[in-house]
Amino acid sequence: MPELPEVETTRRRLLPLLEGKRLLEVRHQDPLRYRHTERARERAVEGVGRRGKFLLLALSGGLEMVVHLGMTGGFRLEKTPHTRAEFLLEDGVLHFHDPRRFGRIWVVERGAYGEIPLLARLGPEPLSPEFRPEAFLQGLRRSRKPLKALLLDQTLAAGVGNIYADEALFRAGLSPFRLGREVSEAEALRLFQALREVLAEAVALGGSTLSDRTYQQPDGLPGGFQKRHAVYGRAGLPCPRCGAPIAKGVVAGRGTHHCPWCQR
DNA sequence: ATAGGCGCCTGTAAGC
DNA sequence: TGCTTACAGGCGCCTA
Repeated sequence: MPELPEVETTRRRLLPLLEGKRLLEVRHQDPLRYRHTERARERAVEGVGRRGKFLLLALSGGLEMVVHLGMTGGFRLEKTPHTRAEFLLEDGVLHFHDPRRFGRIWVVERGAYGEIPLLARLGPEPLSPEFRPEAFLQGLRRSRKPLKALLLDQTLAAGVGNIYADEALFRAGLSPFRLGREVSEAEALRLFQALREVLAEAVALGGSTLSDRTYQQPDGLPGGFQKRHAVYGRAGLPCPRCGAPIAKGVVAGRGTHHCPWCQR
């Protein structure tokens, strides 16, 4: 699903298509999901940024378009049966594709995120220098939630979703069921490092495209990180480290994959 | 404070 | 074969 690496890949692909271009209009028939898009009419796109899983398009006149891809959202160069909105640009059309309609778009005054509470309280970017091991350790220790739930929370680190939470916990050798307040300092640091490594590798490979091909880049290219998944989507298959079958359970309502031998 | 469960959505896969 | 049911999950919301 679109998590930090997929959204970052999307941002990089959109950059040459959008930056410096004039947005004539955003067409759709769903004003509840795609809010205040009329404000974007005849605005220039001044920048294409990202915070966590949110895409942030800086628009002229001090406005900002915020896009969350939800589970199945993405931009495409071609119209699809699930095109939900069309971005009419001075030199072409960009299609917002979203079969399950969990994606959202807002146009707001730049930085005014009152309508988007999750964006307003987002934690640090895990690939930036603002992501500090001390604060991460404190955050884990303060909570009785399981580690998997803490990674999904967006408060300790922005942009982590189900795939990368499972993969980071595997690399750190930590069970997704372990409670935050029970981890040692060394374990917390392992998780901190593992998270950064997994996310950086996934960004370098263009994110993960699962077999349902839900996530694609705008030109239809798949990502490459799915080939490196050690546990996600591999229930019953051998652990790449020890060969034991990967187990599947539920944490925080999400399918959770781990190696019962390597992750304690 | 936090955990669990539901609802939103729709395509796909599994079960009968 | 054709139908029904389960499942995938990011996030908001409600309840205990």
